[in-house]
Formats: sequence, structure tokens, C-alpha cells
Amino acid sequence: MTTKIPRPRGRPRGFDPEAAVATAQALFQARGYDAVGVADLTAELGINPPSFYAAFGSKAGLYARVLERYGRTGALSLADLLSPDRPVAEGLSDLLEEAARRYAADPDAAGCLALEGRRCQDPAAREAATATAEAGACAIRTFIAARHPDRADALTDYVSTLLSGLSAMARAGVDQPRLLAAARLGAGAVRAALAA
Amino acid sequence: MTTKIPRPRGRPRGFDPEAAVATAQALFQARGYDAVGVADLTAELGINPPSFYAAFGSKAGLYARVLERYGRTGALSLADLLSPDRPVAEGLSDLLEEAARRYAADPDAAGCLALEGRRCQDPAAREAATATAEAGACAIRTFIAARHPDRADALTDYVSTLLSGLSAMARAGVDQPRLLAAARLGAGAVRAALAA
DNA sequence: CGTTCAATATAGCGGCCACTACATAAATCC
DNA sequence: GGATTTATGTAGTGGCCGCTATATTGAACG
Repeated sequence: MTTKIPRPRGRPRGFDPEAAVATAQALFQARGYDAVGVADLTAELGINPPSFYAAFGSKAGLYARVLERYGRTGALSLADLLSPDRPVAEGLSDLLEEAARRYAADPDAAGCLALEGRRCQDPAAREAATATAEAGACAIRTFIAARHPDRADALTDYVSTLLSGLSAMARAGVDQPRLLAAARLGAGAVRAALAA
Repeated sequence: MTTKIPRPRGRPRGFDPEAAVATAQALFQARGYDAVGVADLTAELGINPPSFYAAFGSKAGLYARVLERYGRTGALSLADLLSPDRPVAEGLSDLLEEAARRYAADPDAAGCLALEGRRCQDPAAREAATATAEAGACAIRTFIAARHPDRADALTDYVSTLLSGLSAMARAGVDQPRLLAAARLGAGAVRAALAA
């Protein structure tokens, strides 16, 4: 159950900010940051601009909350896929395959929100997306370095390259089976590098 | 020598359109299509908007000419790298390495003009960039299919994924040695797939 | 010379953008 | 009740965008 919170002072909100963040996530993922206007968001949420800015501060502010939510719900569960007790090659293979599945799962939300967001025009939003993406790369590096410290940097670069490429291909319209096949081919190089 | 062309009727141009295309290529490659405004272009070229539109029709029209020039001068020479007499694995390896070198060669022009251009907001420019990128993928597919028809589709997807990823990493600021190492790792999977 | 033709310069168009000033509505506090 | 606080709806702001109407300049024609 939800904790009983005594109503705050003023007029209560007419909408749920968390639900709004979820709606915004879908819009941003479908069209990209730049292509989603504040007018699109307010229309979709059924609110007016002042309510929007009172709740989120700015379009980039909402995007930051969307990225935070993406890390919890939409992105790959790096903690599960890259748990320290898994073989390194297995974890990275599964990561790549799962990325291919998710990136191409919904044709209206193709690719990775964070990786794609790095290309938007708004500096604040771009930095937020870059930070989220970098956090993912950092998790990969840490996972590898625990058992293959000498190969962590190079392998992380390679896996990051593949993930960026898979996201780009998904956005270009490549379907799930093809994307998955590409991910599996790429994962082969990871296994070969770790076996050597 | 240049062919002797009798001066046409009206007032002569005050600038060289071909040089303007080259200048625009540098701008588009450095900042991306959306971030370069017509005002930026006219200022850089030292001309006014009407001259711009008389020469190129539209911003997307100029971009199409830039892409055409890119195919001739800036992009990878697919015809050389993928000439039919080369071993398939060798051609693809060299293609990936050369892409890594070029994408990270100039920090102010990181990535592939065509691959990155697929994400812009203007539909006409986006389609032009997509067509150019697709032509490259087609050349790769043809090169592979000549000797490995059953693997051409999957390998083309994989190489395209890597190229998109390398371009994205270059734009994210990864330097040339790291990018080259990632490309070499990725090329290993190509050789393995063809040897199997 | 005057006519014709094309590229130029000045100035500004309409449209969309993220964002906000202002007054009002709906709740709690005293 | 009245004061206070917060969110809301209406209506609009300034700014940048791609693009253009209009008049003028500079060249080749006849």
C-alpha cells in the first residue's frame, strides 16, 4: 500500500508526474529528444505549459527524470546480466543479445534512449544522456576488469561500439532476427578474445 | 586544363559553388545537419541567403550535393577496399580498420557523414543520407556475395553494425587508437565466420 | 547606346520553438 | 470566515529557423 501522506498546503496536482514521465519516455524513445516538442508533451499529457514547467522545470529537466526511469525500467538490467559470479564471456554475450532483442522489440521505440540521446541539440539533455551511457560503459568495464583487468578497456570499447551500432541499426529499421544475428556474430569476437 | 566555356549571359557568380560544397561538407561533418543553420552557411561562405538558394535550392539540396561529394572524396573508397580480387576477410578487415582511422582522424569531423546524417530532423536530408548509407551497405553485400552468398546478408548486417558503432564512438570522442583496436577486435569475428 | 538576363544585396516573411506573466481556482492553516 | 499556498488556464513573449519579395548590379547581346 502507499504510505499515508498528509495533503500538502496548496491546490493539489491535476495529473500524476510519474505517469507523465512514463508517457514522456515513450515519446522520447519513439521520436528522439529534438523531435518531441513541449507542445507535444503537454498535449499528450492533457496539461498546459505552466503545469509542465512547474513540475519539471524544463524539457531537459523532464528528460533527466526520463533517463533515471529508463535506468530502472527500460534499459538492460546490467546488474543481473553482469553479476560478478557469471563467466565474463557469457555475461557479455547475453548483454549483446539482450540489447539486440530490446532495441528491436518495439518498432516505435527503436534503439537505446541514452545512446541515441547523445546526439540531441540541447547541451543539458546531451550531457545527461552521455552520463547515463557512460555509467553503462563503466559497469561493463568493472565487470570485465574483475577477472581480465588487462583486457577491460579494449573489450569495453568493443562492446560499447557494438551496442551503439545495434542501437543505430534498430533505429534504421533492421528487424529483431537480423539484429540478433549481428549481436551473436559480434559476441563471438568477445569469446575469442577472452579465450586467447 | 579547364575547358574554355563562353561566359553565359547574366551577371557572373561571386563565389565558387564547388568550393561552397566543400566548406559545407566540413560544417555538416563537424556539427551535424541540424546544428548547421543556413545563416551559418551563408556567413561562412560570405554570401547572402538569395545567392545560397539560387545556387542550391534549399539546405537539403546543398546537403545532397555534399553527400555526393562525400562519396567521391571523403568517404571510404569502397571500390578499392572491396575490389573483387581481394580475399573477402581481408577486404572487410581493411574496411573496418580504415573506417576507424578516418572516423577518428579529425576530432572536428568525427564519424561518417552519411551514417550520422540518418538521424537529422529534415525528411529530405534524412532520406538522402539513408540512401547514401544504403548504397555503401549494398556494395559490402555484393562484395561478400560474390564468394560467400549464403553469409552475405548476415555479415553485411554485422559489418554495418560495427561501422555505425565506430561512427558513434568517434562522435562520442573516442580517439583513434582505441577505435582502431575495437575495429580489429570486430574484424576477428568476420574472419572467424568466414573460416567456419 | 539600350535591352536582356542572371546573380546580387537589403530587408523581412510566417512559423515553430522553449518558455512565462498574470490572474484564478482549489486546497490547508489559523 | 480570511489569509496563505500551490497548481492551473489563458494568452502570449522573444528568438531562431528556413526561406523569399523586391530592387539593383554587372555582365553579354544587338
